[in-house]
Amino acid sequence: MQRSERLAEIVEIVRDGRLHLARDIAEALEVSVRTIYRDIDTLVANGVPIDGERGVGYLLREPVFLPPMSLSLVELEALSLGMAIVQEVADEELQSAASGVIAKVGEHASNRRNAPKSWGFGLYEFERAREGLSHMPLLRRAIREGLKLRIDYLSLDEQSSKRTIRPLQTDYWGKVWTLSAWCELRRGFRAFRIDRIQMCEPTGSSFQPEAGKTIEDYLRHVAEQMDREKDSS
Amino acid sequence: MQRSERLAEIVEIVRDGRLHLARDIAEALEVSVRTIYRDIDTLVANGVPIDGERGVGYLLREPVFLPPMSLSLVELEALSLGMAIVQEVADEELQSAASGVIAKVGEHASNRRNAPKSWGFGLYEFERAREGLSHMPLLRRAIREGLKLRIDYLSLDEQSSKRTIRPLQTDYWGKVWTLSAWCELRRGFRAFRIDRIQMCEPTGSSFQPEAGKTIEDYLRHVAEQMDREKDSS
DNA sequence: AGTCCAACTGCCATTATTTGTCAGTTGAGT
DNA sequence: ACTCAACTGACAAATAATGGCAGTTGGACT
Repeated sequence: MQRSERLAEIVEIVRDGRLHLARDIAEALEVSVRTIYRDIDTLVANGVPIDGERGVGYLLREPVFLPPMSLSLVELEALSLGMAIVQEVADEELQSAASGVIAKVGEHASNRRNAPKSWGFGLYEFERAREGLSHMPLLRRAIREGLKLRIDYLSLDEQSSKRTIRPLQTDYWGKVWTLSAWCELRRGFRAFRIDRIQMCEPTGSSFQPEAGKTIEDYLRHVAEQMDREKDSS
Repeated sequence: MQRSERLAEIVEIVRDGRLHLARDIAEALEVSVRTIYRDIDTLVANGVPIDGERGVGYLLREPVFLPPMSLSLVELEALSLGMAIVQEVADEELQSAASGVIAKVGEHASNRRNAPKSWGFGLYEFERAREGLSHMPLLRRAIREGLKLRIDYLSLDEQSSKRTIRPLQTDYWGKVWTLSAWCELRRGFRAFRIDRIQMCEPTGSSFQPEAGKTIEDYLRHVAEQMDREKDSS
């Protein structure tokens, strides 16, 4: 195996976010431990965020993927259009993440002869979508980590309520963002407009995916409902 | 210089889309021609789309960028959200490009512990935006390459007209796509709704960026107009 | 058909890099 | 004080990369 291949392999191994010992990696790749130390050195020198702690092991600081990959010109356009839309449409966290992507990709894509971006877009349709998105980073974290949330919700007919929910998915509808969740108060799936969520905080307890209460169940439920509507019309 | 560095350098050099001779590359990187042949071999073996033609030189088949880069988890989400939106919102060419990006990125991002996508989105708001986008690939090509187009346009008040235009930029407005262009008929900037373009074909002649007729001029013009509106309100 | 060009190939001696071994040191936790 | 595992330096052995050379090949042009 080539050295460069091995470096990629090491990243693959470490990328699962668990702790790894140089000894184990060495064994897996059939090289000596010393070589692994050297390899990790060069990886770190090349910007891969691996943390080594003496007496502990190696850990990847943040989830990365770093495949050298090639995008076609159209794919590049799709990418930058998408990031531009996200910048307009989503909350600040995602927005700056999108900037990050553009920066990382653009840096390398820029020195082409002619790569004028072929699009732009109007802003006013999006302004509404940006309102009241301050909860989104927390919502995303809750979805990722399975945290139950307590929310104060003001429904469209101005009814206020407090609920404990299991956040499943945020949805973008062109004008507004909603949160699909399992509502423990109503014992059913509910979609909440994010701009109508008055307050939102972790309850401290978390949840596991549970049959009948997962996002897949919800999507199936919605699909069935749409079918019924079609039948009756 | 390390071999791996040199390989990256070669890609950088070849990426300008022009023709390159192994001799020149060798000189630039201060290695022998033989080495360059070997390097190109390994690049091709690694999937870099370099075409070598005997008696001619090397050419990069499609514009690529291939930096090994690392994205944070949020950046990954921004990326996939953006691509999902593009898939809903844009024409088939961009749509499949977006799929391509997702495939390339997702492949490497998948074996994380927990990376459920935290969002999805409703479709009905976007359906309108997808109508009548069959011209878009041609429009993008015209913008990139500076091709004049002849179009049949049906304005919103049902007035039909034929024009020769210099396409400058496509714009996404949340519900519809428009094309900003310099109209040679009206001698001014015009925005056309793409779903109202009945027919569209290259005239065969092309145009160079010309002072007063570029996209930057148009954007400045629009910005000034908006300022005036603010003043008068 | 012949000629030119530059990509390509195979071979081999030379040079550079990578590797393993070994004998340490360091820092954190127990 | 002890253990663990990351780290470091040195050196010889193994491996890979390189340059030079003498070809071959395919396309384009005359």
